[in-house]
This record gives sequence, structure tokens and C-alpha cells, in this order.
Amino acid sequence: MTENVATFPVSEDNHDKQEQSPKDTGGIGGQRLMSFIERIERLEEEKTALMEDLKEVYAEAKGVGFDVKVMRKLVSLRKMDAEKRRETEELLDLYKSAIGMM
Amino acid sequence: MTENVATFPVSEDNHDKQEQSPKDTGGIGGQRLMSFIERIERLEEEKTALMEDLKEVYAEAKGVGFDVKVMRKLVSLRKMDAEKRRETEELLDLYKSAIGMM
Amino acid sequence: MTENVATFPVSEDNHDKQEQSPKDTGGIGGQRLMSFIERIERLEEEKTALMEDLKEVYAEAKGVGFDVKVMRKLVSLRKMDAEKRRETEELLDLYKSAIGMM
Amino acid sequence: MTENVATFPVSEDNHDKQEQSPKDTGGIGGQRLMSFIERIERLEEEKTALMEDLKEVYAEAKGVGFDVKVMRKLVSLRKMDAEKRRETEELLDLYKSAIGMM
DNA sequence: ACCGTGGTTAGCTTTC
DNA sequence: GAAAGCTAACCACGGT
Repeated sequence: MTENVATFPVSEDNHDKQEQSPKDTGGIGGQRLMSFIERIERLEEEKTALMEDLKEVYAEAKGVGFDVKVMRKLVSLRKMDAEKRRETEELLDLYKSAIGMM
Repeated sequence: MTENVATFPVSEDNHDKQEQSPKDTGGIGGQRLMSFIERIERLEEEKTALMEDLKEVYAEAKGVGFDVKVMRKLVSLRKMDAEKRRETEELLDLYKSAIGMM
Repeated sequence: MTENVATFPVSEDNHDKQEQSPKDTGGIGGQRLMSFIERIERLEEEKTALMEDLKEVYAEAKGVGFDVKVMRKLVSLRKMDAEKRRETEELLDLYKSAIGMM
Repeated sequence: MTENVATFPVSEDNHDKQEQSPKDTGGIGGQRLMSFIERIERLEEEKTALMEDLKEVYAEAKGVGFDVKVMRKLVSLRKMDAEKRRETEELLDLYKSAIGMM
């Protein structure tokens, strides 16, 4: 269960992406670990790219006159389950009345 | 304070372009806004999918004996390395421009 | 989902102070909640003040010729150094515990 | 204007907090810069402490049964200018009706 | 003087 | 239930 983690890549202090020489990965499980890490980093790159796309869409909308803040709120509202939203609002109202904010 | 309905694209000075939708979902810019919203929601779906992929990779790694917590920290440290390097370079540039070396 | 009115602390030890609002503010825990809210708002005021102090320091430094942007980056890098060091040590501990060296 | 920034602490790659020997700060303006940096870091420590206090208050409130999420929302609402809030809600309603969400 | 950008802070989700 | 990582909102600054 713990065999792989026993490989000590940390001892290399060498986390560069370019590193891929076949046997200096630190041990038996090192290459396999490195493979996972690379898959993870690849996915995170894609996620970052997607987030940039999102920003571009918002920017385009802003460019034709829409209010980005409002759009975000709209998207957020649409994502919210109607029931959940109602419950939260009810709870909020309750608290508000409790301190006389109604 | 400053935002008002004027942010609605239709209400702005209609330059060369004039309003195209004859009648829409309750407002002139509604269809256009809706189109943006849908693009946004599409991208967010993709992002969510990607995040699920990430979770799967971690789960798979865990399945073959790696320690997820350690992996996350490694990824994080690698990212910090990259950021630190980039930021240090930026700082150098700042200094250079500050003394007119650019 | 799980929150409901039951989270309202009904502990009604009516201490010295009693309800002053003309009509009951709607719940037993209202005063207590209000007390928390006020403590929170007090702390946030202090925080805001501190942030203004920070801005003043930067302004003063700028006034004698330092480059604010550079200073901010320096501070940031110094913070990163500390964090990186700490996290690396944590990672080491993780590895050690992973192979039973703790 | 640029005299001070010409001191190159970066070239030392030595941003440790402990560093304070009187004359190796890198140049004429170095000590002065260091003094500013220390003032800044001191203020940021205080700010961090304040933020921890805040967390403690929330934790205490939670401990006696209040819902932290709701409390945060309350504080946020109270901070909001009534006018601004009304305007924003009006705008939101407008957008919502524009896409038929009303 | 305004817009765009980057950095900071707060809130939310997920993890342990 | 606590802690951390991630995401989103906010704000101040510099450029144009």
C-alpha cells in the first residue's frame, strides 16, 4: 500500500517539467508517479484555458454593453436550485427579522 | 451607484447598427444576452467535466498506492516553483526599467 | 439543505438588558446574534483601518522615491519564500510518515 | 527619483526576515527600503491576526448554534448601501425579465 | 479622465 | 467539524 510513496522525488529538488530522463526519476514508482503528475498538470492547463475562454466571453459581452457583474449573478442564479434558493432566502428573512432588519 | 439600465445595450446610442430582433423575450437585448449566457454555461460545463477528470486521476493514483495528499502538495510546489521563477524575473524587469536599463 | 430554524439558539437567558424594540424583533436569539454581528463589524473596521495604514506606508515610500510596485513584489516574494519553505518541510514530513519514519 | 530603487536587493537572493546586519542591506537606500518593508510586514501581521480574530468570532457564534454562512450574508447586507442594493436589484430584475426569467 | 489590468480579499467546495 | 484549495468579487493603480 505504501510502496510507491517511498520513492523520494523530493530529494532531487528538481520539479521541472522538462525533466524526463528515463531513470533519474527517483525510484521504481517515480516514473509512474511522474506520469500521474503530468496528466494532472495537463488537465489543469486545460482548465486554465477554459477559464480564460470564459473571461473572453464576459469581455465580449461587456464590449457590447452588458454589465458583467449582473451577468455573473444571472448565471449563478440559474445554477441555483430553485428550492435551495427559496430555503436560503427564508432562513435569511428569519434571521433578518430576528435583528429587526425587516 | 453608477450602473443603471443604460448598461442595456439597446438603450445606448444605436450607431450604424440597429436593433435586429423584431420582438424578443421581453426586451430588446434579451436574445443576445441569452446567447452569451448559454456560451458561458457551456464553458462551465466543460470546466466541471475537467474537474471531474482530475478527481478521477487522483483516484486512480490512489488506487495504485500513491498518497493523494502528497501528490497534491507536489503539484502545488511545482506550481509555486514556476510562479516564483516568473515573479522573480518580473521583479528583475521592474528593477531594470526603474533604472532605465530596459 | 440541513439548516433550518432549529439552528436558532433559543437559549434565552434574559440578562440585565431586555427587549427595547417596540415590537419583539422576532426571535429569542436576536440580541445575541446582534452582539456577534457587532463584534464582527468592529473587527472589520479595525482591519479596514489597518489597510489604510498600509496604503499610507506605501504612499510615504513612494514619496521618497521608491517604486511601489517593486516594493509590493518584494514583500510578496518574501512571503512566498516563507511559504515555500514551510510547505517543503510539510512535504518532507508527509514522506517520512508515509514510510514510517515518524 | 530613481536613486533608491537602484539598490539591488534582488541580486542577493536573500529575502530572509532575520537579515538585519546594519550595513549589508545592499546600498544607500537599502536600509531605508528595508525599514519600509518591515513596517509593511508588521502591519500585515496585525491584519492577519485580526482576520484570525474574525474567524474565532464566527466559530464562537457557530458554537452556540448560529449559521455562519447566514451571518456572513447578514454582515454583507448591512454593509451594502441601501440605495445601491435597490438599484442593483432593479437592474437584476430588468435583466431577468429580458430573458424571461421572471 | 477613463479603461483595462493585476493584485488582494472574501466566500465556497472539498477534503481529511 | 476543521482545514485547505480553489474560485469569484473587489479595488487600486498605471496606461492611454
